[in-house]
Amino acid sequence: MPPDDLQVRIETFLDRETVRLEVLVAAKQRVLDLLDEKRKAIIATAVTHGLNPKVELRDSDVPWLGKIPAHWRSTRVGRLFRQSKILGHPDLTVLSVYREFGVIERASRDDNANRVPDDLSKYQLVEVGDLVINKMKAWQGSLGVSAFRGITSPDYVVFRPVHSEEPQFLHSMLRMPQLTPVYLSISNGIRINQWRIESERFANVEVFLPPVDEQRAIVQYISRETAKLDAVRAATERTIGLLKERRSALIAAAVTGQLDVGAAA
DNA sequence: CTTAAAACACTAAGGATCGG
DNA sequence: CCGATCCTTAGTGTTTTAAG
Repeated sequence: MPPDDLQVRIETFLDRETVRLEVLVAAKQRVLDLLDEKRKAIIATAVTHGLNPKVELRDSDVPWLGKIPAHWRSTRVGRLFRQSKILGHPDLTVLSVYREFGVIERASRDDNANRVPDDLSKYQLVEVGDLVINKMKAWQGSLGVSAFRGITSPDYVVFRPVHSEEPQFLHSMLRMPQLTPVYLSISNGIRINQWRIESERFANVEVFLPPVDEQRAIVQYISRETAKLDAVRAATERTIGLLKERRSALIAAAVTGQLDVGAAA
């Protein structure tokens, strides 16, 4: 076989294979996007309609929400939480609020470039179950019910529970993507990326709650279903890794003359 | 004298702190 | 209070430099 011909065959094979692998990777990326959507949809449906698809519905009179189960009761955030500002605990763990995770220990991430002040005496006490809001990012859904005791930025709002509801239910419900336009509408500022939410208007936001045992069942359901989705996500990410590895290996083999086109083609 | 690659510069996003 | 500013990273845009 003339060398030129071999060269052409190698290039053709390589082109076809790399394109094929890229298409597979793109398809798997799409699967990841769909998994995200599915996750959001499962949570949103569960916290607005519960687990029984045949439950009797009634109109919530809230435009973005539509119909809700007839036996869910209406309340306002301000009836579930009372704002709290307790300072003077500089030795506790510093907490942060992320859109993606809710309330987490600040030290658990290294992507927060803000420097922590030397003097933490102005940081606010957060107890387990407190609702913590990043005022400037609330319109993006940056809030959550804390699973930690610690302290957080003076520019946040800490709400202490005055309810006996299921904290995890409130957490998932208040972080619903459908609520972010509502939070946006009660925020003010000149530059949108630092619009601050008005905590009084936040307290006035209407929400709907099922009985506590139903809240618990919903929380368990969400936790079970998202665990399944996480497993699929992990497997999909592994597959993407392998496909990318295979693509690199093919190119490397072609460059070093190790590619056996005769057998492959 | 184009054209391609490299280098540098600027912007946006996310998460905040600082200071009048 | 709330606008100004900070820090980092990722992505995009623009200017230099090098190559054909």
